[in-house]
Amino acid sequence: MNLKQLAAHLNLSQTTVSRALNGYPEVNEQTRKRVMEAAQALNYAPNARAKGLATGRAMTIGHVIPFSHQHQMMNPVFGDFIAGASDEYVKAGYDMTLSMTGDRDEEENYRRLKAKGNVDGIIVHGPSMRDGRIPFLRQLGLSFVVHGRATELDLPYSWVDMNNTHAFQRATDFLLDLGHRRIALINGLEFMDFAYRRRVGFEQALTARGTGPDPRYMSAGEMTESYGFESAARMLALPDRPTAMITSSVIAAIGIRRAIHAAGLEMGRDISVITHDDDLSFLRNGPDVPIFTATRSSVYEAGRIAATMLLAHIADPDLPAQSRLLEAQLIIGGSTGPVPQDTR
Amino acid sequence: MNLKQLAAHLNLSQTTVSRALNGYPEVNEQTRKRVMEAAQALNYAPNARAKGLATGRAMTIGHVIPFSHQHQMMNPVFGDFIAGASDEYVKAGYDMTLSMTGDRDEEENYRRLKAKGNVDGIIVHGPSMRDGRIPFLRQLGLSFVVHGRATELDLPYSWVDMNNTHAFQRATDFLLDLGHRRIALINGLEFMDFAYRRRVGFEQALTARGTGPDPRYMSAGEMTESYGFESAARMLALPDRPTAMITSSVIAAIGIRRAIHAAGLEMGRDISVITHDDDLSFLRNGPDVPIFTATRSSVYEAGRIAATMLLAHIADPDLPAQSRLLEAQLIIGGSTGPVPQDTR
DNA sequence: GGGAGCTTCCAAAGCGCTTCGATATCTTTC
DNA sequence: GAAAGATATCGAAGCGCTTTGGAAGCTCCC
Repeated sequence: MNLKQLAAHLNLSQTTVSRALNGYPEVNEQTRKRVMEAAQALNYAPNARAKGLATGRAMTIGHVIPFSHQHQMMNPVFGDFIAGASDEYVKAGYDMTLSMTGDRDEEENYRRLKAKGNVDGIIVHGPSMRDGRIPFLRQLGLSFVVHGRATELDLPYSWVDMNNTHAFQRATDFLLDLGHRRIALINGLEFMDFAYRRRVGFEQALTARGTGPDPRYMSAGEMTESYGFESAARMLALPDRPTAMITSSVIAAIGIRRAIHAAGLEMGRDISVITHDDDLSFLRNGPDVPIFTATRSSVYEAGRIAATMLLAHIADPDLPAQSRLLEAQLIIGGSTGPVPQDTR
Repeated sequence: MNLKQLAAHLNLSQTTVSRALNGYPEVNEQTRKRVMEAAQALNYAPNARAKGLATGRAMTIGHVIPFSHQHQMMNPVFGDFIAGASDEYVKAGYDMTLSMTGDRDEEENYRRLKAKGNVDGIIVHGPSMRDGRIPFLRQLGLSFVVHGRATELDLPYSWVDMNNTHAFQRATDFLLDLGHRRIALINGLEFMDFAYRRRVGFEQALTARGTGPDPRYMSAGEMTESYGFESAARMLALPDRPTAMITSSVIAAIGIRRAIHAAGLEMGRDISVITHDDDLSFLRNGPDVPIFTATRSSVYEAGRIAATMLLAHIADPDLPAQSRLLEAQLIIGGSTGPVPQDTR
């Protein structure tokens, strides 16, 4: 069923039917109603490609997600982000396409995406500190919003990010207030912007109290359970082991918890742990009482905000770059406590 | 840059340029080369919408993923599945679109997808035992492949699934061989086909040894960490607590591990645990030595297979329904051991 | 009663591509 | 050397939609 057939069926011209369906004013309300009903009954939906060709708008948003084939690693945050974004797309009548991109030929990927014309805008995931995609996309003239930021770039562009620095500063301060002095940071890969910023927040808090960060208590790696375990195990084996640890994801925190148990210690009593919690749907930090004390910021929500921002930019390309900095909550769970007396 | 401009630039007709680019034989190799180079240099890529309109093929595959807004739950398996599928799509020049669908208006969603014509086929995720989508899609005449199966449906359709029944049967047998008799099943929601089949495998193994399944040792729910924790904690509090537990996901297994520790017991010694492991990239079951004894089947691989199958179906719609049953490996990790003497 | 001003509808062009059918040029064959 | 075949190219139609620029039919008012 296409427009032509529908029009013939209704004894109307394609023009009128099209206008009726798209809400143009110059069509009699009664005919519009008739058209709408017929469309419904005959199960008509305009062909998206034809529509796109005619209007020049694809009505779809692209998500380009970096998938390292080297590490075969898919960021678990991604699913929830997309779920949030999707909610907004659906409301606005947009579709969503995904493309995984290897570490190579990133730019080519974006260029083709634009040339093929099947997206009106894209969301950039997982920016590094000096992410080459951002200047490239600006120059390409494709609307985009970054989930995260690129610290070293001084260009206007739109982004949605959580305040990583502040969150980790607060987390560190919280531990310092509890009397901890030997605080470890088990961070993500630090060429990733979010991880870099978290380290900065961590270091600032320590420095402000006259405690320099100790490299033995710091590690950076891909946020897996075993990474958390190994980093923590190594640090716990030190003669002056840390009394508290901060980490970047719940998954790593779970590994840390395992290492703490394996060392015969108890989390929250012997060793305090704070994690960042992206509030992932399949990895809730406890049902009501949180397991881990955490800095929490919903990545689902970030997805919604980024989508809304991008749609606004597409609607009005002259809009100046927007940004939104989300503050993480510091929620207290069972994984933190005062520094144990004997190790003070 | 469009075809017309490119053709003008080359002093050729659109026809010839189009044919050169699409590998038709009736064009001089020298001109083809010239065209290819110009396209490369001028950064030309055919407009996907126009191409789709002309050919009637969208060159994109749709993934419809059920997102329960009620539970706000996104299946973590999804990311890796898609990464696998995407690998195949890229090779074949296909794009991928995602649509999340609420619990309502599923059918409407598929119908529109078809009517709008922006997919050539779809992958159906998370089938329930009597999934209404399957007969509906068949009748709709849209190519599709199901990730999983619908036990109660007796229709030909294409699917890729792992042998859930057999995997859980083997896992149960393995525990029985170790002397365990009180074995618990901490399963997913059992209207989901995979969970139902796993229960069947579990029960079959028990029955074969003359041990009927005990409802006190069985639970079904959404596979979260806290669900694993609570189910396990409840069972461990029983006067005759289970000596072993089988569960459907690593995330739940982590919760079970926590419950075991909380009860002052040790996993692998006091309580054995086997989990199913989807081999998710961000949730590896230990780097080399697996933490959990597990039935393992890569969902990334399932994605690749499903994609290949769907592409074959699209290429030749007359192909009969295909299917592929993947056997899970049973890998031995540190979470299982012989039944403790005192509880035998 | 006849333009002015609305309202309501339509014909046709155009979006960027593929592809059918035709044409022009060059070889081959008897 | 003309017919036949092979090779390389082109013109134009058509995919299903939107949208511009009318046009037809009304009402209205002097």
